[in-house]
Amino acid sequence: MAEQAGTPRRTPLSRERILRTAIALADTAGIESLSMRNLAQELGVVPMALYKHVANKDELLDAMIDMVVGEIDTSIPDTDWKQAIRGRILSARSALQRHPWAALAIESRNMATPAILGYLDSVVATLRSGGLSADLAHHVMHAMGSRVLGFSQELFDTARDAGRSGPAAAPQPAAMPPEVAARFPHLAEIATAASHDDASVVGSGCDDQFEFEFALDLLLDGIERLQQQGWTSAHR
Amino acid sequence: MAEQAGTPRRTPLSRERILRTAIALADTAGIESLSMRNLAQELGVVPMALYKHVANKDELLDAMIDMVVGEIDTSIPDTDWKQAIRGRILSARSALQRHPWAALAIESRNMATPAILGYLDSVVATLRSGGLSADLAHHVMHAMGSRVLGFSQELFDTARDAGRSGPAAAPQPAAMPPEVAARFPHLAEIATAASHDDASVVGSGCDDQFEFEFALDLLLDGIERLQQQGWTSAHR
DNA sequence: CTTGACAGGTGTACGGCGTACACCTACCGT
DNA sequence: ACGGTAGGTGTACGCCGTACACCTGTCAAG
Repeated sequence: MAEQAGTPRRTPLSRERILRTAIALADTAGIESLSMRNLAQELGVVPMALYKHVANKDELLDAMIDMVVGEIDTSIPDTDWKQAIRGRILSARSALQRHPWAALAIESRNMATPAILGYLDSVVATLRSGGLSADLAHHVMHAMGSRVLGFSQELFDTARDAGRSGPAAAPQPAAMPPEVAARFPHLAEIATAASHDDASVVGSGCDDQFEFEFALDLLLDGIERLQQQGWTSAHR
Repeated sequence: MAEQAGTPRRTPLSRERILRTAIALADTAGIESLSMRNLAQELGVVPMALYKHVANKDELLDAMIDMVVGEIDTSIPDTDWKQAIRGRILSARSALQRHPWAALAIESRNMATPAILGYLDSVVATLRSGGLSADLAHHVMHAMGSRVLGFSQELFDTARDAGRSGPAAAPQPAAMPPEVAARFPHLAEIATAASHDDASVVGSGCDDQFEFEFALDLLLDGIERLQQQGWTSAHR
């Protein structure tokens, strides 16, 4: 229908389309190659055209973040608070894994898009309705830190670089070159420790999902214990 | 001595001097205003001069990170592992607080300067000598994540923006504007919860140091419990 | 049917960035 | 005396974000 050959007239550009293209670009090519010029080209449009729909690059990034945060499943199961929180956080994690650039982007912002605030608020609500005091809930949010948004926060982050065009993006830097292992013997020791009896692990060795849940449960169990023994700020 | 007036000939530039100036600049003006051109000017030198001492900006950043990590006190007290780790991490935290740009810089790097590896290795060594299995030590390192480097990782990060020239850098955004509080009632509730009986807190209300130690102890206590009950990877 | 406002895409230009590359110059060991 | 070399300089390129003036198609009011 319509659309003669003369002027190809792409679908007419809109904030929505810009955001989706930007996210797709960041997902596949890495956040560092998301420039206004790049993005415009992807949309078949001149760079300045974007500014009719977003204020500037920072606002664009904020909007992208909000869209990712919006992917987090916050449907509330009526189990106990611990399971509810656990589920929410694991959902957050999977959203952030679909968009590896998002974690760093969120941290770089001084803070708090409305979507993030809304999500945090819902988490706090769950804690409170689970019987935690406002005080304890406060400390818990700090303790969870960005983990509540699903950040693996690993330091040795395997995902981060993301991108690559091909489907196989090099499985891993492969264990550890021996001269490095020699200089850091204890790291070398534990690097191989966890993969010993587990078949699901292929690369240099650790199951990110397991590690994430290990830490998460460590925190959740500790929190539950505090709650059960009626924690108050009797410290300091 | 020497140094006539004709050519002011600043102290002759060196990798050391570049690094120190770069760190000072990042500390006081913020990492985003550390450019090669800026830094060169600060040193009274033309930008390209820097490249005789550092390979490029990335290498410069890595070296800056290494210098900050080098500030972490790793002297080993012969108390138990838990106290040793605790002390190390709190020292890391104070180093990172002196250089607010460092946390983000470290996370942006795909990973691991030698100094960081060395530090991590020493932490693992302490865990192992405290009797933790290699396996458990591995998971513990993941669970601690970047907290082992003293990251507050707060999400609502009060420090980050850093810089400012004057001594008073605005104490805090002041609690929460009421229309925001209305939209996020649970956040509003806990935002004020923790400051109730504590005089040491002035701003909008939380004692970062306390929160950090709260989370740290939650993790350490949980780990100790696992160790005491002889944890093995009997999960999954 | 004319008109004029306005939303949305365009073109040009500016200042800043990292850094490649050719150069110059002062010093040093032979 | 001299050639090499370490270290500072100058110019230039291609990228970035974006200010600002401009054009063009659409549509409502006269």
